Amino acid sequence: MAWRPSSVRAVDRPPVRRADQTLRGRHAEDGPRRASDVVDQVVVVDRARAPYRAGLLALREGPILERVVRGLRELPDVLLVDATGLDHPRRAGLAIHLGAVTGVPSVGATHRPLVAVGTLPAPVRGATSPAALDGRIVGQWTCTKTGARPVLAHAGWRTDPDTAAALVLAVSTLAARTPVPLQEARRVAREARTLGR
DNA sequence: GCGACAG
DNA sequence: ATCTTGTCGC
Repeated sequence: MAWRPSSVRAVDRPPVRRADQTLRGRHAEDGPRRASDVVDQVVVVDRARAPYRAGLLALREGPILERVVRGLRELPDVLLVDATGLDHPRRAGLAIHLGAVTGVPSVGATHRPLVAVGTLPAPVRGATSPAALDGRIVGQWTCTKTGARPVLAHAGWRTDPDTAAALVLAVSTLAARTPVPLQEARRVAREARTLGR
């Protein structure tokens, strides 16, 4: 899904018919635009080529996600990925791969680190604390909702830990811990899977 | 050898 | 991710 600091949209959800399809939401007509509204949407239906293995997530989901990004009418300013960035054995998490391949800056957001280490900040919305790897800060634990466990915002392609934390916080609401774009992407993907059965 | 190990 | 279990709030 493509999100911009200012745009609006009601999203259409085309029916899924068979595997290996690229589906997209209809683009919105002009109208009042507000922050965090969906301006475009793409769903790629296909089967994963590789099994899940920690450290090799890009091998499993990278190719499909790349097709999703390339399916957008125009490239977004930044990609928010449910994956790590520099927090990886080879400093090459899926968020780094997707950004590098598409040329779009990226930020990662996960429940826990892959190899980085850091102490959790207080559970107060906006609070952050660094997660490091080899003495280098690769992400920021970020509390998006008071009382909830912080989310790890990862530096991705051409972004740094602070930018990652700022983005994750900016696209989160007082009501949910998970950043809105990821909630929405999951909802749409889950619906596509259901309709496909 | 066994558990860990983004999703 | 998905599943199961436990806890909290409406």
